[in-house]
Amino acid sequence: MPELPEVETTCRGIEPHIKGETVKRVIIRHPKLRWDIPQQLITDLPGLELLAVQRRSKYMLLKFTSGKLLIHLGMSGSLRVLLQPEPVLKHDHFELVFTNGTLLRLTDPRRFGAVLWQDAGQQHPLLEKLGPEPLTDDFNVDTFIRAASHRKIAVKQFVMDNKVVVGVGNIYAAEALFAAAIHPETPVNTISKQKFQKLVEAIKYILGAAIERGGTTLKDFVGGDGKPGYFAQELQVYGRKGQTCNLCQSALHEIRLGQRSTVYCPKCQRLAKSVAKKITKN
DNA sequence: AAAGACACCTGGGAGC
DNA sequence: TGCTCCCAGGTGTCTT
Repeated sequence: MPELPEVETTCRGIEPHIKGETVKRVIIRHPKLRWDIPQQLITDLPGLELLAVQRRSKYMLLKFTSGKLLIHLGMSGSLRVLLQPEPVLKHDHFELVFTNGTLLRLTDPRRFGAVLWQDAGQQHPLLEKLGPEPLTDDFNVDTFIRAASHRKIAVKQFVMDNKVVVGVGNIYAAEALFAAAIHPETPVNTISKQKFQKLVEAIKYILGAAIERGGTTLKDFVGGDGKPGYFAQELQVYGRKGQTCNLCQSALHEIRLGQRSTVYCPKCQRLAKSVAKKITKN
């Protein structure tokens, strides 16, 4: 479900309601997420004040004096603030109860998400090898090109690699490549600096625009305030297989790259002929 | 070192 | 209506 804009939207949605509040109780209803939710949270968190809600990649970091609670939404997770109790549903697995009665509830049907703990002053192993944040200056054409040297994977898989840049998932990878007019199968070592520059700008622009619209709602995503996102209305290629390109009216194609569906416009996102030959040969 | 396959899990939709 | 199959927004880990 959530890519970076959805996670950022969630952070912004929940922080005003819970920042400065003190944890009263931790409820673990189903500890089996991608990793087990640490049981000691039940005894360790109560009494602590939530200092801030931060984000690194698609991890939400709830900051306390003694460390940070890491929350990842996986494919199907959502995190909501409840100002008053609501009935507990089947996939409500984890909950923070604050002394003012506010609840922070994690729902995750597929349970690919995670709730983990990172002690103050320590770096959780999952955060160690992450690449730059796409919306900062650390992510730019130079770092991008450096990461691409000695590699020949398809550019779509490249931009979805967390070591290259974090937070670009299947939706926004497809959208950014369309915006930059790059065919998703293009080997990264054949892309010019100018094209890379366009791609960097496209990633920054699209993620920023999606955050402004509150994320992309597919199926049932809601931000921390329970409101849907509106970026889905602006998707140019993702989920539009067979429909016409908004720029040239060609029918959009779908291929699979790294076991992920990939939609693109065969006319706006052309492969160089020499490159196309190489790819079809293999 | 890089690339590819697979794993985790549930629910929804398509097709029969 | 009901069954089976395939697909889905992520990403760590294992195998080539």
